[in-house]
Amino acid sequence: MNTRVSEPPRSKHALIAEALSSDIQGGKYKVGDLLPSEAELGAAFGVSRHTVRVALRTLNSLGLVISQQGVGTQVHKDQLASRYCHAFNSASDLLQYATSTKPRLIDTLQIVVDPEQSEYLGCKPGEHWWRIRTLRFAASGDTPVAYSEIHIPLAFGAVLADISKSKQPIFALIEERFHESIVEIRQDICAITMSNDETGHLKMPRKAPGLEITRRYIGKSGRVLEAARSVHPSRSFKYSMDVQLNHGS
Amino acid sequence: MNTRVSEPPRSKHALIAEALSSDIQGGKYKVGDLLPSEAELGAAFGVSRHTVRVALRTLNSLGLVISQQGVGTQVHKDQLASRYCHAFNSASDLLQYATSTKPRLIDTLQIVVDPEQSEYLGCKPGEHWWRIRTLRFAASGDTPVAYSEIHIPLAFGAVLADISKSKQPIFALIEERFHESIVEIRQDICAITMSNDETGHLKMPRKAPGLEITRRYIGKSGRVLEAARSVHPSRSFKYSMDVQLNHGS
DNA sequence: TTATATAACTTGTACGTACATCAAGCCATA
DNA sequence: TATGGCTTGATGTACGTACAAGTTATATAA
Repeated sequence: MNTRVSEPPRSKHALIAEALSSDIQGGKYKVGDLLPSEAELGAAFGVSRHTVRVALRTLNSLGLVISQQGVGTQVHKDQLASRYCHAFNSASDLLQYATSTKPRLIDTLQIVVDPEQSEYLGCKPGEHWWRIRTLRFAASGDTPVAYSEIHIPLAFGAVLADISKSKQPIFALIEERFHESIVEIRQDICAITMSNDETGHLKMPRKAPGLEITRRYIGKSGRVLEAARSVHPSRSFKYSMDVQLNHGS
Repeated sequence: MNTRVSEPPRSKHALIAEALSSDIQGGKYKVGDLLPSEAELGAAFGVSRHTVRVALRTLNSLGLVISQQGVGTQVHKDQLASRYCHAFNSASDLLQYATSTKPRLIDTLQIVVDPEQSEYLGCKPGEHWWRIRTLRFAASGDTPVAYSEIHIPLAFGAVLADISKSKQPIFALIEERFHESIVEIRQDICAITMSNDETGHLKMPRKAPGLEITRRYIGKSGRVLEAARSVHPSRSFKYSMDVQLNHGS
């Protein structure tokens, strides 16, 4: 029950977009369903296909539906887009320190994924992956600011040679060399007591607190293309973000 | 110098959009300038007005231009919008635990802002603010999951009575009662060694590691409307976020 | 059974036309 | 001078047509 008093939009495509939006949010079309074809919708609403396309474009920009040539228009979400948005110019902004610090390789190792890791890496146990360990140093100073364990599928091993040379983060190397595109990044942050191994690498006293950041880079197919776990000593690292109100509302 | 080797987009509107985008980023059309009319662009590129409109729609969704009926199409920015976006349905998603945990008030106190705090609170030293301390408990369990220190300007003291009753976060109460709107949230996350006061409240051993999250809620005028500092014991708290590629690109 | 070709259907692109709507400038009249 | 109405030119809406390109299911042939 929308109690808007102001004059409703009077253009046909706006009315159609509103009707379809209500149907989607009301559950008539569920997430994953295919909407009727543009021709059918045109006939149903008594308008031309062009007008239907303008209406569908509105829903598309709202993120409610996705159109694909040869297939149709699929319901993608059933609720309106979000109000607050944290935007990045590139995923590097997520990593922040990546641009201002220099990496140093510790070692690389082929591993066989065990059942515990398989959930973290989003693959089946028994698959072969690379494990890469690095330290990161601030531009000035010889005390490391991060210890990282990075996992990538065996197939992406070709990027290993570039890690030390390139200034780009590993996921960017994968995107470039293998024409994979990162669609989503899942990030978890928590405080931990560092292991003896980690305190040793980071030159910190035993049982010092650390900030653990794990990131998983998800490709178009839903597969994990890279998983990285970084540990930062508490004194040297702060994770900052700005969240702004969406101007579109 | 973009070294892309892959095939360029072959549709006319994509070519036109790319050409105009280059012109805008190259400075041929400056921010605030009016682009040639759709008819003129159509003549210049040798296409119909419809095709020009499709191209301009692309630039519009990229945020480079804004079209206005009766006026024309104006250059809005001269560089591309951001690529990755972390979206929230409400600012409550930032707080995460707020919905699933219950607060318990420790104490409230009027303070006079000292020079050190003034930077944090974005105000002048000597101003009077409230300091509110709370503990948060999970739905089941009597061990607290967060210790919080919240600062609000003295003028918003009326919300103090509602804190225990309402399930809403404090900034939402301020937005509601005082018709202030939050425009931006600045958040910092780092790992700390908890103080004895904090470990005592959280029933943790001394010098235990903790996750410190500070949030400042910025109003329309740029003023800090609320500042909150939360400390979470490491075992009970993880901060998760999903960052998705903008679908509009 | 398997692989290939075809057909049907979908959205994407591109052209055309016509009129509506809005903003701004011009000009004549009060 | 000031105000109203007119003209002009811009984008917005809406209809039409035609073909291109991608996907899927079916039919056919090996």
